[in-house]
Amino acid sequence: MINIDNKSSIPIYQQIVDEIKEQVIKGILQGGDKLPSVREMASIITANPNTISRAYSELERQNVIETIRGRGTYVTVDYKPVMEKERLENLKGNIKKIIVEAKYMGISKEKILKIVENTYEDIDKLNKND
Amino acid sequence: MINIDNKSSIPIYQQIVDEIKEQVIKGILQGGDKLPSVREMASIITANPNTISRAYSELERQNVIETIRGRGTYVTVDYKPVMEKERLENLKGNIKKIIVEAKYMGISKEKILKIVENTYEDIDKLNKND
Amino acid sequence: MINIDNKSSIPIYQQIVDEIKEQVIKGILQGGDKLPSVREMASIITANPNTISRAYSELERQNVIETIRGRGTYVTVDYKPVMEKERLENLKGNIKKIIVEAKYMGISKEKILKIVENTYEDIDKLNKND
Amino acid sequence: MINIDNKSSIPIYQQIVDEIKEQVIKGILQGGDKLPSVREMASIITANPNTISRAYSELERQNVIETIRGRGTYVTVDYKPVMEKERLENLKGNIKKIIVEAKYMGISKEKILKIVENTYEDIDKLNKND
DNA sequence: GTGGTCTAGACCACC
DNA sequence: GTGGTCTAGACCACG
Repeated sequence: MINIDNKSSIPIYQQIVDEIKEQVIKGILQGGDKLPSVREMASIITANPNTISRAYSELERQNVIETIRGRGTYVTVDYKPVMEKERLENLKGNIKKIIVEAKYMGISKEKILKIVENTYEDIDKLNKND
Repeated sequence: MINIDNKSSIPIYQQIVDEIKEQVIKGILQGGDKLPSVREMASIITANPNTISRAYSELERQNVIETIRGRGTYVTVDYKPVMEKERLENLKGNIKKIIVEAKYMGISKEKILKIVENTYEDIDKLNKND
Repeated sequence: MINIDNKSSIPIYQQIVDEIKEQVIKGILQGGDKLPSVREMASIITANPNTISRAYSELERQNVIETIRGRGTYVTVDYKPVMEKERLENLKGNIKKIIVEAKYMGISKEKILKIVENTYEDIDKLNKND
Repeated sequence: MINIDNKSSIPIYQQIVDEIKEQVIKGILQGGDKLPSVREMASIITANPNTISRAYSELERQNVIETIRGRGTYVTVDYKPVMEKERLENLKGNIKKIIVEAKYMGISKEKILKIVENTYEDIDKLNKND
């Protein structure tokens, strides 16, 4: 379920964070779902338990998952979006970078908007099919 | 002209690359324009010359600038967009991540499309005003 | 009556200890009152009996409750404050940490004293209303 | 300068975080001051570099210190207190626990207020003597 | 069984 | 030189 690219320059723990957040957003993982234990996950993606632990810690800090001592790790049920100003600025910065990159590749505004729209809808579609 | 955030987790050389690409796209830097020498640039932004050197190398690799030995470094004149498949995939991956993040912040599809469109146009506007 | 937060990083047994001590101090639980048996309490707060057991042991160690074999567990009647040096040092250490945290949040001395005073009086008020 | 109690149940990384925050609040460490490198600090307090690293990461997350790649770690200059609601609730909860504990030790309201006030002023005094 | 912490030692990117 | 990441293996508290 979780794809890790060991060659990527993106840290493994970060890839795990991204993947799980994506699955939660897509509805593949739902509030209350149990995640594999640190050790299980470590063996699934053949990484070190510490690495998984770090990913889970980060997800917990972001309020995406919750840890219950001795029980395991679960997707947060009552997730409420927090839109801090700083986070929004950060997002806009990332968007700018992407558009600069897109322009360098000769992609038109229409094309990029189309890609964004499609991506957004792909995620939504998954949610409706639950 | 070039803004560097020493505290950012993004490498300085990468920040330089991004800034220069952005300025070229915006038309602030134009084909044939001369860039400061490695040492000049280093003193301008108070960074290590090695760091500038690495940024210039990267920009050269991406065909954004070219170095003429004994003369200096110039913005490439005959830039032609290269849309390699790999690069496009990479871009789409980045877009997906941004949208996941946006959804986590509770931003609607319309809002995100608006932001993308505005960003795109902001860059275009600069170009027309040259 | 007893609120447990399974998600908290504070051990459940510790939360039970804290809650019961608080209720005794507030006068909600009084000397001689019978506490639920380990199993009852376990089912009340849906926790593992071992966890309750551990909490009760800790409370007994602190002389807050006492267990009479075959009868049950009772709030200690003749509670006399013990102010060991070590315990006082520990308390002062905790106060220091709180004040450091408060200063980091920009809370003034007056404000923090006010909070402390209010908290102290809230607990007292409950006692007088018995 | 930094006192670590290896026997304490408080994690070493947490002790480091607490100590450094305290020193910053007291003015012993000031904005812009350089902290020992991860390896230096590790050898100073004879702990593992990873442990220091974790402490520094946490401090950075709390905006107490800043890391500049390849340079080192510095105390944040422009610290601005952030008083989120959640953090304030957390603080109040801790205060309640301390007061419950104090009452159990037979400490009067006046005594506890005195201790709080003294602690607060001790910290301030250090600041003025810089 | 669960996750949390720590050590030891390694490699890497960055400056 | 700096910090960041990862692995391997260990111990512990908690439930």
